Amino acid sequence: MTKTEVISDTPITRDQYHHGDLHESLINAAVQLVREKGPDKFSMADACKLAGVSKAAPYRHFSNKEDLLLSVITRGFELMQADLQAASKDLIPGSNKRITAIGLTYIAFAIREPALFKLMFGNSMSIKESDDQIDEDPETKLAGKPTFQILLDQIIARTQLHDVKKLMAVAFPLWTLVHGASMLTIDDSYNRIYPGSDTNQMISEATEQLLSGFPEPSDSK
Amino acid sequence: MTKTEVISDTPITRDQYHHGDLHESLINAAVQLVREKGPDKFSMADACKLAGVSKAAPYRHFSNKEDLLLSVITRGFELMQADLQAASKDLIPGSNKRITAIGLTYIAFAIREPALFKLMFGNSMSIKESDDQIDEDPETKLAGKPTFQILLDQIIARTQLHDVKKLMAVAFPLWTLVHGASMLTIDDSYNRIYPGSDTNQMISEATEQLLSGFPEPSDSK
DNA sequence: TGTACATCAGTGAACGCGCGTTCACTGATGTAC
DNA sequence: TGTACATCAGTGAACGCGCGTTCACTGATGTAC
Repeated sequence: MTKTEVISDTPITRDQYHHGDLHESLINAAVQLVREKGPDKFSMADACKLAGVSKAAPYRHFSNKEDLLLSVITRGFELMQADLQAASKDLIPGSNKRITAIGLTYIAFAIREPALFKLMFGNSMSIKESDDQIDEDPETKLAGKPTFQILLDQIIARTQLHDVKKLMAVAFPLWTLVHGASMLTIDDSYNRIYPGSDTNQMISEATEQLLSGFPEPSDSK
Repeated sequence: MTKTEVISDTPITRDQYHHGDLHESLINAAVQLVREKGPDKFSMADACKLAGVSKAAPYRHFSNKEDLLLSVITRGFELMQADLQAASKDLIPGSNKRITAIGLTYIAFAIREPALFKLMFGNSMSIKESDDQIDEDPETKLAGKPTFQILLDQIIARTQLHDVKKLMAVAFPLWTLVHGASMLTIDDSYNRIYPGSDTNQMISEATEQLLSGFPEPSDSK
């Protein structure tokens, strides 16, 4: 973290042949470029410029462009996870308030980081990229799991369910709702149809409706 | 040889100098290519090959690549609209069944046409594409409205509401839910977290919960 | 009906560009002795 | 402590490629007379 900040704050004035931590710097550069230009417009060449190295240097650290972007995805989930944890940790476990806070923070993250968000969730190539495509990187495939676990823990606290299938039957619709709201917001779809709605309010109410089958935990200690 | 191959692969076997309806052919070619390769990998050159014309020909009909893709978006919404109408027209207006059918058909469309779906909803450039970007094409901006209207009509039938704001407060969460389900399905996100869930079932139930504040219309005639 | 001509759809070549990746190299670092 | 050497991170040039778009043109069409 400290290392990350130092290097990313250092605008590429390098006086040594060796970089220091090019691996980390390239990820930071890639994150920044994805933010600025979007996942599609991101290029290795730009990342090299931003990190202050030659165009061939990244290939000591990443096997190719996709490999670097996978690290960006992982970073994205780490950032989102930190947000969700921070926003909800002080609230009563399993309460409407806490679960709603997680959802609204999820949406807020998407709004603040639309490019990262789209990359994080758009990475599965249901439309084939290349013919010789093997299975996706298994590590990245699981990058979102700890993030989802934050919601899941609260659903467990709320419902006292332990059967995974039943848990998912509660968690998935809530996730679906906030994910949909994130997408429709960052794509400006809500505003095209009817501008000025209080979507946060809508999502909060819908969340409570979806949870209404399970009583809120009593505050008694 | 290469050229012969390309042309023989092409459904359009042209023996005349003029094409006939290149405008329409290019849209069809673009739709097909977006389907096959995804919106990002689509190229004008490919569309020309598929339509059997030179690389310069499209510029008689479309001002640039984006212009052609806007037509693809419009086409996409037309296809979706037809699906939604067909799937629900025989069901009781405002009923759970009819509103759910619209939602599930929306998701089914996304699964059948993931590339079109992503293009249709990913077109707003919240991440800027170019600096000199003017406002988005106003016609395309509204391409989704008639599609949304299909849902809205049913919400009106169900709730008897006529205040737009209140209507949207019902319609938006439903839309959000099925849009989220579409995205999470085509990005394979559900399966990464927990494979094998019956998401259609989940969405149906959630839809009914969100509608539970409004009684189903009586079947009496 | 026949002809001159304007119109304009489609051509072929070229443009400039940026891209991902490779390769033989060079310079710095750290370690064995 | 000093030195030879292995290691390997980063370089600079080059590769092949595909892309969107332009331009002066050419061929077909339709219309005015």
